[in-house]
Formats: sequence, structure tokens, C-alpha cells
Amino acid sequence: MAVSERTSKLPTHEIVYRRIREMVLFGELAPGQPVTIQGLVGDLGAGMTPVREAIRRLTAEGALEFQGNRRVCVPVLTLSQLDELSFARQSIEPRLAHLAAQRATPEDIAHLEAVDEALNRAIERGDVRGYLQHNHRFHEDLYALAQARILASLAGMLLLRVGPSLRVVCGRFGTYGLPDRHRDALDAMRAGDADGVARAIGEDLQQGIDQIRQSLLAG
Amino acid sequence: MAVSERTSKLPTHEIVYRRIREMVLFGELAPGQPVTIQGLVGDLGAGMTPVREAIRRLTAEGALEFQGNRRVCVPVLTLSQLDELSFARQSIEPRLAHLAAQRATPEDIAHLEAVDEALNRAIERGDVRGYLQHNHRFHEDLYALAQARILASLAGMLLLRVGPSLRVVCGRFGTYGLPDRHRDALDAMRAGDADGVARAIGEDLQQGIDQIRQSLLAG
DNA sequence: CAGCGGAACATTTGATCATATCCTGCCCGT
DNA sequence: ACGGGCAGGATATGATCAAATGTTCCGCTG
Repeated sequence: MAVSERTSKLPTHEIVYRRIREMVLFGELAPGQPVTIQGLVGDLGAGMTPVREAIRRLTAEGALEFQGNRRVCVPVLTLSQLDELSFARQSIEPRLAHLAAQRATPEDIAHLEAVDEALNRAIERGDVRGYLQHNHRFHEDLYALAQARILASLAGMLLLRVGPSLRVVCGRFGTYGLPDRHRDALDAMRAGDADGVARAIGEDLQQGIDQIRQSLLAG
Repeated sequence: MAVSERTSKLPTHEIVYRRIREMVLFGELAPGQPVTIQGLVGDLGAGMTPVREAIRRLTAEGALEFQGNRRVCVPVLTLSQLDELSFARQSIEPRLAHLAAQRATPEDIAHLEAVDEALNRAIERGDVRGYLQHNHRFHEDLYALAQARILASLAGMLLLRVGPSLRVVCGRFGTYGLPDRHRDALDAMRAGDADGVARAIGEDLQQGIDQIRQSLLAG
């Protein structure tokens, strides 16, 4: 089928789910943009059932939103929702970072450093999509180390809600001036300082939230 | 009449979703119990498509769980997952309670008191299902007052994950000795003491978590 | 006569179903 | 114990039905 090159193992609805998820995370779908089933059916070359299932799943995760009358779109964040996200992320993600730091092996740290380097190269290159991808990868892989499935899934949902707005920020200001605390986190990790890692991650995501807040206030 | 009209207006997948959600929350489905699409199709008299969508949604919310091979079942909590849930709930729910307390009108408080009374009557009656329903209602209605959609949806997911295990606890120990801090929360609410409400709710849910922990350690 | 409002219509999209296909796990024979 | 069929159940499709939106056209009013 036309869905993908390597589909043999995964069910179609899973493939479709990941595709749409990436579209939301990496800015192929902008906040407020309507998402239609039949449009995705056409674009992805899949049947309606898998697309429907993927949309339900993403809606449950907050990546998409029901628009009252059975329309679905990418949610537009309000300032108060951004406050909610800030609180939730600050509550969950530093804890995950802390747990991850306690379990990380040197190889794990090396892997994260490689991701972070790729991220920095993307910034230098002005590659917005690459920045978003590697930034997301960094957090996702870090949290995976914590071996805390429930907390990690919560964090994943929160990242999913922030994704589109982050994309807008980058579109507006470019990748210029996107400082992050990943270096601090990695240094603390190597030093076995779990609290330091948690602190660095907390500051890192706060910077992202603040950027979005600026963008919302400006727009 | 208006109610039934509204019910008939809701799409099938929404009805099915709510029904299965209740089954999970109120113990019609026990932890570890397999959930088959065709079984639900038979029980609920709906087509496969709506049932599939409802299951995807509930799976995304953590109420159900993929069993690797295309099987789905009600998740069984481990101790470490219970720790995750405890942390997440303690992070989110007191904040919601705090926000709710700041916004609650006297009528809101009266409504919550009515729910709490119904809850207490269910306990006296030994009515496990009624206890679970009213307890859930109490928290859900309280959090709805906070007007924080994202945080409330997170809390809803956490409650969904705890539901089945709570049911097991009640099945084991009955409704006897199910103390709660709802009275404290309501008193603080009337006094305008938002911090007190948050504290009471934090203690309330900690009691529930501890009961489940006892049950897990015993089993 | 021009502009406006609204009602019927057409088109687009979502919801549901029945069916066909494909996996997976189990059971049986060797 | 191993391997191959068999059955149950999940996945995926396309058709069909219903709903909502957008549009057009007519009649009314200023």
C-alpha cells in the first residue's frame, strides 16, 4: 500500500498515528488548522478506519481537539492553558529527569550528548525542523531512562501539547537565540548529580514556555 | 425527555466510550481482565467501528492497555506504578483543588456537599458501586470548578488508572473503614481557605493510594 | 433599482456498518 | 516435543447514511 515503505510489522493505524503525531510535533500542522479525516486519507493513502483511530488517540492525548461540531483541529493555546502546561511540566518532567539521572549509564549519557550535538548543529544551520526533532528526541530519550511508563506518557502528552506553539515561535524568531540547559543537565548527569539534572531540565523547559508566552503576548 | 433526546444525539462512539469508561471506573472490569472488541460489540449492541474508537481512546488514556499482541486488557498496577500515580496525583490534584476553592460559589459547595452525603450513605449501606461512583463524582465535579481543562483531563486520566484497583480494595475490605477528607475539604472551602482544601484533598487521595498499596502488598 | 436576509440546495465531511483479509495462538497428529 | 492446520478475533476497506457547512437564488425592503 501507499502508506509507507516499511510497514510490514506495524499495523496501519499505528503508522498513521505516528505520522500525524510527527506532523503535530514538528509543525506540519499549525495551531488552529483544521484536520479532516478525508484529507488525511488522501494525503497518507490509508483507509478511513486507521485514520479515525489515530485521530481519536491523538485527541485523547490533547494533540488534537474537538471543535464542537464534529470537526477536529490543532489546538490553539491560550495564556491560561500555557500556565497549566507550565505547572504540569514543572511538576512531572524534573522528577523524570531525576529518576533518569539515577539510572543512566555512561552509554546513555553519550547517546544523549550525541542527540544534543545534533540539536546544536541544527540550530547553527537554522534548521527549525531539525531543532524541533532533536529537542523532542532529547527529552523523550532522557525520560525513557527513568523507567516510569506512566510519568513518561504524561510527559509525552505535555510535549505534544506544546509542540505546535514551539513551532510557531521558531517560525517567528528563527532558531536564533534558542538557549537550552541540556549541557548543564548532561554535565550534572556525568557528575552523578540527579538534583542538578532535575534543576537544569526544569529551567530548560521553563525557557521554552517563556518563549511561547512572549509569542502569545506579541500575537 | 430532553435527556434521552440528548443521549440519542451523541455519536455512538461517544456513548460506547462513556460506557466502557464506567465499566473500568466502577469495577465491572477487573484488573487483568481481557477486553475483546467482539465481546463489547455483543454486550453493547454497537458496531465494531465505534467500539474500536472507544478502545483506542481509553488505551491512550491508560484505562486499558495493549497486551503486546493485539490483545487489550485492564492494566494491573505494580507497586512502582502506584508510586508514579501517587506522585502524579499529589502533583496535580491539590493544585486543581486549590484553583477550584478560589472559584467555588456557595451553590458549588452545596452541590459538592450533596454528593458527599450521597457518598456517605453509600458507605453506610455497604454499596461499593455507589461509593465508587460518588467518590469519583466528587473529585470530578470539584476539579471542574477549577476551570483548568488540561489539568482536569490529566487528573481524569489518573483517576481512570486507579479505578479498577480501588474496586479490588473495596471488594476485599468492603466499604467499612473508608475514611475520607471530603468533610475537611468542604469546611475549608466554606472558610475560603484554598490551601486547606488543597491539603485535605492531598491527604484524601493519599489515603486511597495507601489502601491500594496495602492491598497490593497483601496480594 | 440596489442591497440585504433567508430558505432551499449542493457539496463536503463525518459516522456507521457489513464484509473481506490477515494474524495469532491453540490443538492435534506424528 | 515439533510442525502444520484450524478457529477466533483483530485489522482494514469501501459503501452507505447523516449532518453541517457554504452557496445560490429569490423575494423583500429602503
